[in-house]
Amino acid sequence: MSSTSSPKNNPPDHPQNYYLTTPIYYVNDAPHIGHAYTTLACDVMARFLRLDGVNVKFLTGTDEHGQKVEKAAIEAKQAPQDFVDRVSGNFRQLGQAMNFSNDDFIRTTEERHKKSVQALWRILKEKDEIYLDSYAGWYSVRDEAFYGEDELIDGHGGKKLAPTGAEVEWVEEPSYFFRLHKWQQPLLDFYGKHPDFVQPRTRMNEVKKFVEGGLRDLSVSRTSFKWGVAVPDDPDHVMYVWIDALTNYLTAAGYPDTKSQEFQTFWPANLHMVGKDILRFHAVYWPAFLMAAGVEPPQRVFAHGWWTNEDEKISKSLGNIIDPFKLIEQYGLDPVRYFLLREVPFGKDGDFSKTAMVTRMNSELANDFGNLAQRVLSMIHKNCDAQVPQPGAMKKADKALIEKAHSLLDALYPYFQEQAFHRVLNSLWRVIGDANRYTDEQAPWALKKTDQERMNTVLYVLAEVIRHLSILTQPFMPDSTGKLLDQLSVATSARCFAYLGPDYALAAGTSLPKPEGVFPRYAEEEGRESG
RNA sequence: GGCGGAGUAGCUCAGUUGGUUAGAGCACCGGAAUCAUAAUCCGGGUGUCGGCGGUUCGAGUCCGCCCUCCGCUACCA
Repeated sequence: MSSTSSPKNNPPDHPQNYYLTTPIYYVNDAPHIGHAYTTLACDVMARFLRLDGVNVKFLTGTDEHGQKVEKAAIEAKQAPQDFVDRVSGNFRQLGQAMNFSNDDFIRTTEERHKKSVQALWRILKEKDEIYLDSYAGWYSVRDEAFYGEDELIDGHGGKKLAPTGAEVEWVEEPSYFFRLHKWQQPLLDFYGKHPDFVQPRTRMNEVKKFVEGGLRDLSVSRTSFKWGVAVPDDPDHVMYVWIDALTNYLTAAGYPDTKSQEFQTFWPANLHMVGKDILRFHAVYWPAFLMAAGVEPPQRVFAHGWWTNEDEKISKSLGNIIDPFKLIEQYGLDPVRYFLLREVPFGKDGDFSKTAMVTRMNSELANDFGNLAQRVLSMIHKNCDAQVPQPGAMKKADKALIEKAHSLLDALYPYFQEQAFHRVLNSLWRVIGDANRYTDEQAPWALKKTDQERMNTVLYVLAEVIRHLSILTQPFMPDSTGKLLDQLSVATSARCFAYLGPDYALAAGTSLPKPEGVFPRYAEEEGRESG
């Protein structure tokens, strides 16, 4: 972005460029809280880095191939392409509703992607990393899945059944395979050199153990359906999910043009954010594909946890899927964004409950932060002629509070570096608590009658602290903090981290608009229960 | 079964390399204040730190055994 960041705001371990991705979401699903959560985490990360002056590329998108999509399109009586054009829009809408700031939205049905995957395939084929064989196994038509011999259970009359109870049949089809097994040791070496490759740490252990247990070659093509990227020089095959889907990260960086500015700037990706269910694909298959193709693997894969709904596992059959659009409608966007990253240590599973949502929203947003801003800005509006007051000499308590605001950014860096969003918010709210305490101790409403200059100083200190808190909270709640900064008459161009600290402090005499609450309390509506 | 993680106040959890009377938030009770979105601030906990044993001057923090819960153990994204 700009070169105005001071060295202090750009420590040496901060990269100049940062490429982060969400998984591409399978269009067959309706957007749910899990999608919103993954992308939100990336959005907050991306916004933080941009405010810090980093050149960010933030990618999300949709996965649009596969047998299920093909079937769903037939059921919807649409051509597959028309079908995916329609449903992929649901995920763009989610992005709008959640105020996501992704720089690109990739779809696997786009030309650029087909070109990219086919280029990767050709390289793997030339290097003999892919070979043609046949895939055989026990297949359940009902489950649309293969099962291992040891998973099967005995049914009536010697019939074999899937663990789900469905009948299985022995199926053989030709398939290309990726020589995954030969990458076992290179992967282990890679993990050894990059112990933080997978986060949280316990997930790294799982991945390592999995690889240590030995790897089987991976089936990477299918002949049983057509809706996919064609395998080069073999029209009977389309690519199976792994190579197709994972390669989206390369495509968006400009692959196969590895000499391009885009690719040189952004590859290898700094962070792939994923749900824990697809960790293995990202932490094992993906780096193996890349190493085999001679492309550098990404720097980090973060596997976050799952949400439950009122302590119940979320599932379609239970009908308790959490609709992010409804959440936003009910509680407002920023409270939802705040809740999702505050309620649960990032990386762990968490529970969504109405009482927890309302408690966080009312006590931490409305009472702690919202009310702090409102009480301070109201006093300034009424007692300081609606202008930033002129501070007098600073006392010890004033300096102590201001200093806490000034040192916040440095305290937040390490938390952002490890995606510990809950700790970031915790640190910010500690200063909010300090500011509320300071307000009570200094009692500017009493100073109004006894010492106006001192009152001005106290209110100035508080306004300056609120400026810092607002700037730093922007990644989480861009709308609300934007309104707060409007109320402090901070120019939109002066809201990045380079403007933190005393050099760009509020100027006395700046006129301020009439303050309005930005974090409403949630009041239960009588006689209305929403599901 | 194998490997890994976790069991700390009513609830959710912090507790660095072992060291003064084990902490935070929420909830609950009492008080102060009245600038503010009836918001804020202060005070209040006798918790077998899962159980047993061990190492140590000293263990929630190290070692051993046991109990309980959770995750991973390959082709549904």
